[in-house]
Amino acid sequence: MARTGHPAPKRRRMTRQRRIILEELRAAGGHPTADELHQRVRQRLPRISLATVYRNLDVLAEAGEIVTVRLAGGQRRFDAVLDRHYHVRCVECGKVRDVPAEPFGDIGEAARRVCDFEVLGYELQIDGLCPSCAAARRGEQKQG
Amino acid sequence: MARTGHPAPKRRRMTRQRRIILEELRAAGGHPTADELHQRVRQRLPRISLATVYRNLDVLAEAGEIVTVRLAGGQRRFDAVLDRHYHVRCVECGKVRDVPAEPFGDIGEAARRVCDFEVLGYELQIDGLCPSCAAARRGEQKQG
DNA sequence: ATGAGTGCAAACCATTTGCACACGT
DNA sequence: ACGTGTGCAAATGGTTTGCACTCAT
Repeated sequence: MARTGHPAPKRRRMTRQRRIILEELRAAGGHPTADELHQRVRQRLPRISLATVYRNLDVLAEAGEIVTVRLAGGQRRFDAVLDRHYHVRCVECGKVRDVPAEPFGDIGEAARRVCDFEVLGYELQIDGLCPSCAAARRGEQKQG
Repeated sequence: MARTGHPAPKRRRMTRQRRIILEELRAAGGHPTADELHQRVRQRLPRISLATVYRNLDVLAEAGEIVTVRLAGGQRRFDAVLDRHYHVRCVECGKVRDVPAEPFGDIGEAARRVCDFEVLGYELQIDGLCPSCAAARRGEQKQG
């Protein structure tokens, strides 16, 4: 008997739902939440359920086709861009934007150096105010 | 009339609950969840509710007395250590450990350089396997 | 044909909130 | 006294799951 630590990966089927979820995530471009993506996909598959969207996002992430981004502020977000990059999130409006990874140096390297964990990955989240919310806040202060 | 953008901060009272929550977080040392802390505090205040723990942790964080750590893997965690440092989390058992910040360079600096957001803060989370889970996994593979 | 995938509704679980009362200032 | 803080229970909201059915392979 084959007693492997990791059970054999299931053979995945490319259902219409799965394909369209992936297409729409790529088309959406940003970092939609499952719910936002659900709205979008519904325009093409009106009967698709939110649960199916979640299930497929998990499968796609496991397959390495997409990346799930767990930022503060509640919901998970999903990203079809696979290149290493980080995220800034506006604490006011929740807007998320990519930032390039290079200026931060080799974080994985540094991580491996400072701890005895077997480093598998890492996530850098930057919190701040987007230009428009920053401007709005300054306006408020002036008139206050 | 005083029309400030930010309403006057409330005068906070140092209730027994608030003081003991802070004491227990400091005594606990690690990165307990609200629930774990609730268990601890209950030994001294048997009737305290989880809601009160949450409320006070929010207040204490806002006052800068503690830091809330939002890592992947469900619950928020809380930290009484205020010095800048990052966190490694074992993806297997959920254990969280501190890592020093120096080897990573000035992430805030880099963040400000690469985006037009007004950077307020950032959080680096490293995912990996703690030594014992890594060992366990290797053992499994060998015998599998 | 067969088991992965689906829609639906209900379950889950961390966190939050409404309310009437209690207590720190 | 005043209004912040508390306990309790119920609500919330993102995510997951059980089930019977459907469909890709």
